[in-house]
Amino acid sequence: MEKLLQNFDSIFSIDCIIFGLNEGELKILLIERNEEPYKSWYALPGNIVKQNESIDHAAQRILYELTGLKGIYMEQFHTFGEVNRHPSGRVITVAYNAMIRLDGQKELKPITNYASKAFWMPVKDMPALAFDHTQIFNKGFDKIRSKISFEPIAFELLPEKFTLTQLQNLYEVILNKELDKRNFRKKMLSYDILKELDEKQEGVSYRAAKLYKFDRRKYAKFFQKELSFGKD
Amino acid sequence: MEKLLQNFDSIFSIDCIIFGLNEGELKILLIERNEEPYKSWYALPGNIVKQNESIDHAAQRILYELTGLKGIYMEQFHTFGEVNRHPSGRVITVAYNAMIRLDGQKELKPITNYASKAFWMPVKDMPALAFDHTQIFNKGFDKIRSKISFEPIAFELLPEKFTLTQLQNLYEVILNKELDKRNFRKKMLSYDILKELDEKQEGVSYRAAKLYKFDRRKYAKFFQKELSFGKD
DNA sequence: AGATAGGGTGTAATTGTTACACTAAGTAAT
DNA sequence: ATTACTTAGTGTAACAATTACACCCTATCT
Repeated sequence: MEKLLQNFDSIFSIDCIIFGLNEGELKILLIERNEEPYKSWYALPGNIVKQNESIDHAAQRILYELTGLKGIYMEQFHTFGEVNRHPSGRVITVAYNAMIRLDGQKELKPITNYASKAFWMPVKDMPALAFDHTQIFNKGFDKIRSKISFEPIAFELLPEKFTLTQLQNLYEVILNKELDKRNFRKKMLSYDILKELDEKQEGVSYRAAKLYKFDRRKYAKFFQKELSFGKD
Repeated sequence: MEKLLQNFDSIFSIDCIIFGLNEGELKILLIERNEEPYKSWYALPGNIVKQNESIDHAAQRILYELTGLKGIYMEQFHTFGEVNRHPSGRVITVAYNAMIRLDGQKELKPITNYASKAFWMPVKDMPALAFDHTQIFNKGFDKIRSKISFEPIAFELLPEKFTLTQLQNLYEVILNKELDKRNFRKKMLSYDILKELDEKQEGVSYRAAKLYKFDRRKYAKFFQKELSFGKD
């Protein structure tokens, strides 16, 4: 290890972009920082990776400590390693993202006091963020947007039972464009990953829509999307 | 910075997966290590990121120092952060990949003596590699394979002027399946990113094929491939 | 009973994908 | 010069996917 020690002068961190959907509005999870630098600025939940934990594990721990959310499956999407991205020293950060369901009204409560609070911020109102977090967010949003175009991951954001209109609205919010109702339904249903339920919406003051569930068993085929030139 | 210092106990490295094509065979660039651990094992070109360089810059420098190759555009594809991936300590590595053209017979010559040599290894003969490099390679190969299915990046590997058959063979090697000649040509040409040249192959003992060039100006549209549901 | 608001449905035109087989052109050997 | 050899180069019909587009249905509220 001696040879390596001379380079012990940079730190690793994790930053998390967590998407949630609330009343049809796409939001992301932010914290308010309670420490310098950027004290009292808004930032992505993020912190330093410990020596004896994998980065995937660190992502889980850090998200939990800053927001109280546990067991969220996140995926690494990019590592940011510019020299001056952190004002106090060299910090390379691995960015993770995830989409989560906001059903049981998960409470947000920082466990450490590194954050003074954690809260959902509508994506369309994103304020300036600490460090280079705006840039990280933009890249993460791009990734989600292109991912949703190839894999139907949007279900992660919806409640367990949802209507096709809710699903379509979600696609429209993420892709930022209007979709044709009939074509959307035709295509979604053709994927054969939705289970139609014997239930309808309740509590709406108009004709209630059918509810659907995402069927995980039928999901596998979406991982073989490739250009092909005939003859599989 | 004081607060951060307590976590100064992990190192960053870069590992590079460089694909090249030689006589129709897909190869990757390996080094033979000249230092412990794993002395005299084969490994991906990789080393430690310095304090004052960005990771993108580090990737360039490290590739140059270990192989003599300069100015190769590489793209980060994944960061590996398991605790025990390196036997001498905590090393998190950012993996980059690239496809390069092996025309002018670029010479491979390590600049540092951290590597005793650098050489091209056919992908189909990959030996066991040092550290977790086999795993890194596999992930990198998967990425390239899926990327080539959406974006016509394969040109990077071919000489400037190439025939459609060479291009098809390359696709077949990477995707590991046979493609239909007529459909392949129809589709490739429909992308309208190839410029047909007034030249033919030379030195072949059969009918010479037309040569084509990749037209970078027409390449942009490949970056808007998304599912859509009608009405753009 | 009527107004309101969103739910739900089909089709025709167009485009893209697939499967499939022969002739053309150049080289090499005799 | 003829022949054999090797790869280049081409079209079409069946099928699947995508697109554009508009009206009636149903529940609730007044």
